[in-house]
Amino acid sequence: MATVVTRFAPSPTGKAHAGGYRTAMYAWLFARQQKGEFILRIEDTDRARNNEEAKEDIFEALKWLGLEHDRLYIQSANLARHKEILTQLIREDRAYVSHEPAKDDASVMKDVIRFRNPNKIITFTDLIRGPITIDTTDLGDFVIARAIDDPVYHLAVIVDDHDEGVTHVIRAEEHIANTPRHILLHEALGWQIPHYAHLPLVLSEDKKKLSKRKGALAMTDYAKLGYLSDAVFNCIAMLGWNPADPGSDQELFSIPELIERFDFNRMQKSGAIFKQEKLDWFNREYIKRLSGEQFWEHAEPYLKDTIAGVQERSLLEKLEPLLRERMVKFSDMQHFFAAKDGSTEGEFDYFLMRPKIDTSKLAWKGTSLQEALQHLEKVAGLLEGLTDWSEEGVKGAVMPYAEETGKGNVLWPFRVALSGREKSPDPFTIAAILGRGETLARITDAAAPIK
RNA sequence: GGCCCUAUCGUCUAACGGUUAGGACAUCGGCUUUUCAAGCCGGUAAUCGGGGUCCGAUUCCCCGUAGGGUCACCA
Repeated sequence: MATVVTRFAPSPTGKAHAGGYRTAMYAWLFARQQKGEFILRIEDTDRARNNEEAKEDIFEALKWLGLEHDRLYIQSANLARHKEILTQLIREDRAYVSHEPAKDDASVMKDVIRFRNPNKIITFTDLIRGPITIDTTDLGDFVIARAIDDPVYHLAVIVDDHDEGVTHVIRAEEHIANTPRHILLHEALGWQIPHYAHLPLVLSEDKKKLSKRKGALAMTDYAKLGYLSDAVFNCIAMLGWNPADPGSDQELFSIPELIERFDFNRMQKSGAIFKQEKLDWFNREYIKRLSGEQFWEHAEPYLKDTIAGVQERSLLEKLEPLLRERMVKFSDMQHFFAAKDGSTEGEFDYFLMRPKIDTSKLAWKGTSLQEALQHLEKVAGLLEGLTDWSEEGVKGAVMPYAEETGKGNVLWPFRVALSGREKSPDPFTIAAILGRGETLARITDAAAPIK
C-alpha cells in the first residue's frame, strides 16, 4: 500500500481564518493517522497578490496549532518544472498558445496558453460526497498559463501534486468545480489521479463563506487573544465532523484521540456556522484542566504590562481560582488588572492596591450610612481576635452577627469596604486573600467617618 | 441564469428503517447568594414541503422549495 501523502496548500495573499486551518487540520490528522506525510506548500503563483506577511502568518498559525509539516515547498521555486510540462503539453498538442486580447486591457494582444479540452464528462468519487459528475464542455479551452513562464493555479497544482506524490487532495468545497479541470490535466499527462475529499465550508453567521470582511478573526488572532491552541483545535475540528461513538456525548478530544478517530465517513456534508461562544466554552473547559504551572505560564505574557506583573507569584496564586472561574481567554488578564502605565483600570485591582471607597456606596438598600459604619465597626471588632484567618474562619466570625442584623446590612458594607466596588466576589473570599492586616485596615479606613 | 453540492432545535451535532428524535452551546426559569461571576436543577426549541418504496421512514428514491458553491489570465 502506497504511503498516504496529504498537503495543505494556502496562497499567501492574506491572513487565513478558521476555515482554512480546519482543512489543514483534517489533512494533517489523516496523514498522521495513516502514518503518511503532510506537506505544506505555499502557492505563490499570483505574483501580484503575494505578500511576505501573509506567509509568516501561515507558518505562525500552523506552528501554534501543532500542525508540523514533513516537507515544505514553495510553488514559485518549481517554475522550471511547470514550464517543462507546459512545453510538453504544447508539443503534444494538448495545449496551445492563443493570441488574444489581454484580460485587463482588451486593446493589447497577448499570448496565453490554453488547454485543449477534450470536452468529456468527468465523474470522480469524492471521499465525502460520493460520485460527482460534471460535463467539462462548459469549461471550454481553459487558460493554464498567462505565459510560458507564468503558470496559472490549475497547472501548478497538478504538477506539484503529482511530483510530490500527493495521494489525497483534501481541500474546501469551493474547489469541486475545479476538480474536473485537474482530472483532465492529469489524464492528458498520463498521471495517476489522486483521491479527492472536498470539505464543507465554514460559514459566518450570515451563512456565507467565512471571510475577513465578515469579521472572521485570523487564526493568529486567537493565539494573540490567549486562546489555548488545543481548545481551538478541538472546537474547529468538531465543526462538520464528529468522532463520537453513537450515543456518546463526549465533546472534548485530545489531538491523539482525534488522530485515532478521524474518518471521512463521519464528515458532515453541509456547511457549518462558526460561533465564537462555543469556542469560548471549549476554551474555558481547557483552562479548567490546566495545571497551576501551565496556567501561570500562559498568563505571564498578558500580566507583564499590568500592575500584577510585578507582584509576588504567591499573592497571585491566591487569586488563581477566582481568575479561572471568571476568564474565558488569557488576554482577559488585561481586564482584571490595571495597566502598569495607568492607562486602564482592572476589575481586580483592589486585590493589589487599596481602593478608594465611595462612602455613598457603603450603605445597603434602605439603610443609612450611619448604620453601615456601625456595622463595619462591629465587624472589625469580631475579626480582631480571630485566629483562623481563612475564608471559613472569617465567615464563621461574621456570619452570626450578619444573620441577626440582616445579612445585606452587614455584608454589603463589609464587601464594599474591601473592594470599593458594587460587584465583586464575596467579602470572605476577599478577606482571606487580603489577609488580616490589610482587611482590618480597609474596614477601619472605611469606618473612619464615624469618629 | 447554467452547472455542482447540501438540507435534524437559533447554532454545532447524535440517532445499522423501528427512540417519548438524544447531547452540547446559546436562551429562559428556579435554587444558592449581600452583589457579580461560577455552580446545581429544570423549561422552551428541530427532522423544509409533497409524493413514493416499506408492516414501519429523520434515515432509501423522485419532484419541488430553500440555502450554499462555482462559472477568472485568484488560488
